Amino acid sequence: MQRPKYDASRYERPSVTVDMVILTLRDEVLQVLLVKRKVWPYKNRWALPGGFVRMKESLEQAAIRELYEETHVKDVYLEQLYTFGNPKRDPRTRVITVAYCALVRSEDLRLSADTDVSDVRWFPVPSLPRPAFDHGEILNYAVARLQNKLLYTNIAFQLLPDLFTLTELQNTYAAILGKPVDKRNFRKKILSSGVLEETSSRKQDGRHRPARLYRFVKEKELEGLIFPKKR
Amino acid sequence: MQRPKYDASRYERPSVTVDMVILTLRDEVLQVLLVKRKVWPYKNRWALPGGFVRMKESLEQAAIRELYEETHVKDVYLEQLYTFGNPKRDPRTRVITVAYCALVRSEDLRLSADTDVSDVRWFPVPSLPRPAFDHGEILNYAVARLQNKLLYTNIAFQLLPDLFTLTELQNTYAAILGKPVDKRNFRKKILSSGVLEETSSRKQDGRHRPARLYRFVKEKELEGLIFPKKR
DNA sequence: ATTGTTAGTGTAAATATGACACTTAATTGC
DNA sequence: GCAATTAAGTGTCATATTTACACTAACAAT
Repeated sequence: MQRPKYDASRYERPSVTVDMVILTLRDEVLQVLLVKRKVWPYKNRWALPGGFVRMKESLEQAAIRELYEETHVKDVYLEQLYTFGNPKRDPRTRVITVAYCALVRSEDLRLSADTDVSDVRWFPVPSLPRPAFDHGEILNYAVARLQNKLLYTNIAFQLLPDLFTLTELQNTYAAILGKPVDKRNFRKKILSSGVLEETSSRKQDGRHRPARLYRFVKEKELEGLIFPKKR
Repeated sequence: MQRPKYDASRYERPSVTVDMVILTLRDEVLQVLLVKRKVWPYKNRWALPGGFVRMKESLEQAAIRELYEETHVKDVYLEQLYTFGNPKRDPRTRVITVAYCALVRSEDLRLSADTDVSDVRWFPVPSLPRPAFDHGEILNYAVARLQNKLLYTNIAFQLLPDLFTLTELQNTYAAILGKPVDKRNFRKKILSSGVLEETSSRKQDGRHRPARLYRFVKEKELEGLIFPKKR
């Protein structure tokens, strides 16, 4: 027991925020939502949206609230990523941030800027301005986790509409993994995994041969394991 | 922007603690360190060791400090697990806890109790008293993560001494996974993965045929991927 | 009817996994 | 020294998974 019994610094409390990595797929590219800061520090730099955790809300409620404030979406995929607590990560004061990742469908979004930001925008993940604070690190962490989860879960359906073609799904995988995906092997794997339900409709995109539309099987959305097939 | 501009509750701050899941292998059984609480709430119940994050230390530093206070070990494997923030998880006040997992070698331990606990003890993970707070949930999370990481990383060496036999290593896997491991398949896999270095010495445990001693290859300790072999 | 474009389909080789039983080398007790 | 005991150490085969790879089918536009 090395602790002094009355040490005022033991009762100083760091603040806690949640920061949101909000990802979506636009033009078949993975994009992240950033807000432009109006004030010091990192004035005019782009940052992850986020805010303080209030006294009576859970971390997840705080994340849902922040997400709704920025994008007006509810009921989306939300996952806690990691907690960043370097004492110097915010030059104002000690702020510990719990990072969350949200995956949203681009079709049901209405962006809105917070009071202390001057702009809100989607940025393609491969070409970003360098974000404020340690938000670049947080974003990298989120993308790495998403890439990883893509390989053994259903997570991709969070980014796609109810009905989609196999090519759209394949392109989603390729976009997130950042590398091409073999068409035949992809189809073999995903179809034999049983997470997809074939529909009778086809996508009439106009010019070419119409593609069959699929949807994710409802019961499989939550359990999530695709690839390692049980024997 | 739905936020009222001056809302005092926005400036109330939750406290932040780190809670430690300290795991070791004793008698070839996975064991966790718990402390017995002296005071309300959960007086006389067993809990994970932990404490407040101080103003000027990182989360990891706080975890290292707590770990040292309880066990006097340094330089062990430490990993952030998850952050638990349910507003009701502590009946006294709002406490957000960042859970860390530490893996220690049982041979270099000197346990010591904190001021606000009456006892410190190892408990075999399969047979525990029900812990205080949400610490049961935290512990389950830690064990699930460890089991998972065992399958694709080197993490087991954190629990073993420098030199060990293949049977000891196999028993470690079996103890953590909670199920038997096939001897020949295990040896085939672990030897072909290249993480082990054969030594010329053998373990003279007395009674029987002496077993060859191995150690983990130093450079491989950190990268960690064992099983999915790259092509 | 021809052209352009994307959808859709199968096979074979290499690799990884999982089940399974006997021999070897030491100690102990007689 | 010899037999009994105990844990160490070792290999094969069947099956499942992964990967590489190229052509035909269906529709729209002209």
